[in-house]
Amino acid sequence: LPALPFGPLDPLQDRTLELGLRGWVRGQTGFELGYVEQLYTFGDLDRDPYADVDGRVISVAYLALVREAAPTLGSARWRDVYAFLPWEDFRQGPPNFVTKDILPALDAWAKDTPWRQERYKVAFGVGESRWDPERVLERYELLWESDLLDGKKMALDHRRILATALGRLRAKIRYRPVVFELMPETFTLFQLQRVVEALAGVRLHKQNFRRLLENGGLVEGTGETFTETRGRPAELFRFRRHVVGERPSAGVAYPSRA
Amino acid sequence: LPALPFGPLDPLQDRTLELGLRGWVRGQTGFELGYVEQLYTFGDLDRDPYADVDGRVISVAYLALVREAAPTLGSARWRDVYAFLPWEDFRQGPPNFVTKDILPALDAWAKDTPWRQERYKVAFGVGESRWDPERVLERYELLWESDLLDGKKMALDHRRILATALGRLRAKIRYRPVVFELMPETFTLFQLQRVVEALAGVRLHKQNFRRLLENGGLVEGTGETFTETRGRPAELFRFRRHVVGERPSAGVAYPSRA
DNA sequence: ATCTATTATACTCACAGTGAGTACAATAAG
DNA sequence: CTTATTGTACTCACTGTGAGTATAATAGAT
Repeated sequence: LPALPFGPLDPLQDRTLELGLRGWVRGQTGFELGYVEQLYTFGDLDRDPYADVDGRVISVAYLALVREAAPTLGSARWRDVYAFLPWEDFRQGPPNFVTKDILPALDAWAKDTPWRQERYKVAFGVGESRWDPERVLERYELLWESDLLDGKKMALDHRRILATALGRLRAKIRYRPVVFELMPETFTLFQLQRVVEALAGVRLHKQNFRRLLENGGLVEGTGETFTETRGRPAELFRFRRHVVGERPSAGVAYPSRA
Repeated sequence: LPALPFGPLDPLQDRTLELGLRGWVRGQTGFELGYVEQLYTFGDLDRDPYADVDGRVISVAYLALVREAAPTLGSARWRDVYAFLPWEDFRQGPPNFVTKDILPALDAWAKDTPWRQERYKVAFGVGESRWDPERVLERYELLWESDLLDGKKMALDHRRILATALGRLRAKIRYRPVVFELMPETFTLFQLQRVVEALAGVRLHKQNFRRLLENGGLVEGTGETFTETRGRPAELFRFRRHVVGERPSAGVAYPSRA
């Protein structure tokens, strides 16, 4: 089963947890991590099937962002998040299997239990509520409890960790300029939009996305243009690094869904 | 030195970290915790002076909210957060010692180092930037590095943990209705405002605070009034519990500073 | 009884941001 | 040189927010 990069902390060698993490990732993928953020600490007794044998396992999970490049070591390779959490990808609208299979099944599951009704409707944006990209973990736990988990499995509880990470990341891009950790030095606004859409799992309104960024002062034009696409060439932009600490909330909010 | 309630995890007894935490708090204060949220995991090698003796200490910190009541056990007692982080209380405007002592000292500390300049100005809302209540940890680390930490000390690194907690809490009340964990069953809007102000560390505009809450649908009037104050009696309100999951962001935003 | 300070509540107004479009510009492929 | 495709500018209605003014209802002082 696929697993996230991980390994035990060396209590004598690793000065900080983060340094330990960087070491494991370096050793398993060849990547030198840049942006790293502590995610959550998982410690339930029953989360690890080997707990009885190895003693209690406490996992401190981290979220890291890396520009795409081929991993240089071992069996490490890139995977599509949405292979493991397929119901989270609303970029083409609600996926077919969500509307056809999951929602009816959830409705059956919630039959005769008002609070379950309320819960799944909020989580999946049915009825009153709108689909909220950030409620990843709520959806995961709902599907887990109702035994409706779809998509590829992962080792141990790594799929839950992945869900936690995606939720946090989706929330974070709104108020911190973390997307740029994934972008090359220069990029077109549409390329940036595609990345945000990939993370958020929804499509965005192009013109408003543009307006938001230009007014936000997060990027500046380079004057050069990008011509490797069809239609009209787009201007290349660059992230203004020094704004990082400036504004209270310097994020790339999702503007209106397109 | 004052310390937060804490204790070691029992790897065989405590099924989850959270249950372990609840046990320690129950045993040290007599409180049965309601709202609990994982905060951060601290694991730097040099954070604990006893590390060499006891082995590596990893602390998983939690934030809990409890309605005020006398602790029933041991030496536990309530403390004012702002005794430990006095520079965080802007309810009467910038405290005197901040403007007179800290800021000049920081300015001297940052002399000839442009990035330090930028950093402390952002953290403390000097110049371009506004004071941002949520940047608690940034301010703490800044003061720590510049050796300007004021206020009461705490055991181990508990003061840093406290700073982390305050920052998170200030951020959280904006988008989740956690304040109500601290309120009695019914309350006036002004009482609620006072609590939010105490957490946020700033004063708020009364009329706008009121408008925000009434439009937000978070509270509902009970029809009864509260007369134990001077002036005109205020209507008593109640938290509408069932909205908890409803809205994507059901928080009590800070409306304009008053 | 009346005044005054105090607290509560209602309402106004200007302004900024946002959702949702329309219109127009510049290119590649056919 | 036409068409499809992509990029960019601008409009308009609506909502939320900062910052007030105005009025209501009480307790305590005189």
